[in-house]
Amino acid sequence: MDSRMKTAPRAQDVADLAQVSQSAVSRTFTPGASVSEATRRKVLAAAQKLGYRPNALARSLITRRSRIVALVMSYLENQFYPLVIEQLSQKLQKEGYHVLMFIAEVDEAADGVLAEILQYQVDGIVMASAMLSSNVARSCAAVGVPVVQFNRVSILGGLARHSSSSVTSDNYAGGQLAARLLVERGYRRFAYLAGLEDSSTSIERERGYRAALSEAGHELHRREVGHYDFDQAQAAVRRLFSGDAPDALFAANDHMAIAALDVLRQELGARVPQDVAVVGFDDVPQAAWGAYRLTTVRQRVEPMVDATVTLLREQMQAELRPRDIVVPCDLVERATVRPAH
Amino acid sequence: MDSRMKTAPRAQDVADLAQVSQSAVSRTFTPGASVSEATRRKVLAAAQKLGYRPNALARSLITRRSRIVALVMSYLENQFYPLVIEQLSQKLQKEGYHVLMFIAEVDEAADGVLAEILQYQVDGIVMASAMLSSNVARSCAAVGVPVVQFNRVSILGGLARHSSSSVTSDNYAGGQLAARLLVERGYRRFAYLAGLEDSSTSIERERGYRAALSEAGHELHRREVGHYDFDQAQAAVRRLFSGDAPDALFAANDHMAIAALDVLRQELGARVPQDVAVVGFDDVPQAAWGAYRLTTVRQRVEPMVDATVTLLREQMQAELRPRDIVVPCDLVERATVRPAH
DNA sequence: TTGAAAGCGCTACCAG
DNA sequence: CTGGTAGCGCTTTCAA
Repeated sequence: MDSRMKTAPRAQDVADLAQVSQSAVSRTFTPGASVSEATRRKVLAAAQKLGYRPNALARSLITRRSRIVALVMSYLENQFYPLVIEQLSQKLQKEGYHVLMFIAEVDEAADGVLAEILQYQVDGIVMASAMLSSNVARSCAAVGVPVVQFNRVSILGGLARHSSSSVTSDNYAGGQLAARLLVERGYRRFAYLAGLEDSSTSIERERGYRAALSEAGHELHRREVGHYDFDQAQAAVRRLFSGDAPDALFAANDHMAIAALDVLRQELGARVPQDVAVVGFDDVPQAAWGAYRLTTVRQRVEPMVDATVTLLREQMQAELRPRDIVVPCDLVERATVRPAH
Repeated sequence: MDSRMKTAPRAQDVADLAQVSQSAVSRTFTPGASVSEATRRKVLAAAQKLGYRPNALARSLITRRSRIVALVMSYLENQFYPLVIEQLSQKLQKEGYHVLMFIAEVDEAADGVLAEILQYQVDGIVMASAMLSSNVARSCAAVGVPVVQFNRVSILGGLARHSSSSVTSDNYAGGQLAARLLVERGYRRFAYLAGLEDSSTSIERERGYRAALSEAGHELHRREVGHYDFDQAQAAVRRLFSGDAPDALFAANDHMAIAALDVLRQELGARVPQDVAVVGFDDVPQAAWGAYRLTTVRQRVEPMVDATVTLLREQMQAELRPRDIVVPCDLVERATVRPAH
């Protein structure tokens, strides 16, 4: 076994060994190029022998396509996002793309991350992080890099609105589902545990919740903000249930709903769902765990990821205009809301 | 606002505008290169105006360093791995590297993934997946790409052993910790819930567990395999507790320990920790959740990630020899093992 | 310190 | 179908 190795073999090395031109080697590794079967075999044999792999970077330099998609995320503690990483990576891999990960602190300057992303000549960007200033979308549009916002839409109008696509659940309808279920099951004092005040998901879920409540002749009794964080959500729940306590809680995501369940049961001694109901949003795997059995509004990861890949492809290949896709969500009933009758 | 844009500005465009040579532009963006302050300012001003960003791909072509590290993972459902992605990405970003994600199905052919990885001229590879044949480590060594195995060591001897580094917890010691705790607290019929039969983590944890049991004059009462999967772990627990049931269970990770708790409490009506003890491994965030309060052996993600970055750097920059780093783990006592006395 | 020139490994365009 | 040639955007000699 030869353990010395200076540089990886190049197309020219393969060409020399196979007694063909370097162009022939290139064609052999370019799907759809015209090479005779004989040449192709010679090249493949030589390539195999040398352990040749085309240099994707050199290829990208000339094709102007890196086949790299940037994925920008922040807090992975919410299990929803790892599922997204997993599925998105896999689906893009199948289409010959690869995912370059960027973790952005929630409060991090978006522009720094963006600069790094653009240096790598990515073909597209998926933003699943809470960041994204108007600058970001605009900068990307300016260099012609498609952006898909995942699970969030821009809160800006005009410019940013039209420079990037988005994939979201029907958060408004999801909020309505939660409200209607709680009303129907006889709860009367409704609380909302918000995520981040400026996140579109939390805002839309709350709007739908309030609208359906109001349609049924009810109103929001109390609300607090949990910042999509476990500890902060628990603190918010303590505030929510001090004094004039609600009997139904809709949390902006499962992560916070689970945090709430722990406080309600273990600190406040409340019985769920008899004394108080809890509804979450996402349907992460943990929501199904035996100790929680959380009733929740499901976001379907797979169609959302499919939509993301579709939007990316549209804009990377066909240069279609950005658009927004809304994926329906549905109710998963478990054990944190009392059954009918 | 000009919405037309053909190609991103190149160094030559900046040079033209700044009235300097293209070389000067390159030097301005190369840390440590010699440029006069006057030139530097002119270049930066022009670059700013044009929105110029150096093309990382072109740079990599010549420097032969892509500053990309491949991260190979499989099942992200175990919350331990998302934490690794998050921390590793962040730490590498701080050192100017970026993470290219590869999701490998457990049963996927390793060589296909590897080929894709190598095309991107990555500077290093972190393997946190269960895959990795002997071929993989060897292929990487052959092209001079450093490999760090995260949370697993090669089960092979010789060749593969010396062609890649590894970072692991002290799994053997962790298994001992679990056994000693259980023995000390008066449990007597010990069971082990294995992960995958051929995973080094599960094997080492079991070895340590058995060794400490045996030192204390006990032996393993029963064992089953849960394949690190929630449902399979639950099925295994049902088998484990049918017939001559154990009174203490050590699971190869928290994910399975939590699955076990659900079955024990809700299906079998067992009281934990009075009737039966459960100890996990990892200390994922969910282990601390109020409904579980799992006693577990903690793997410290941060030192493990730090060690990974160190090993990567050693081999990428200094071409040092591969080596193995073992990170100590410790016991986190919560509520699934009865207290002393 | 600076600019000119030579390529990094590859694809894409030629003419044959 | 094939081989030669130009050049993607950049870093890095080398002389000046």
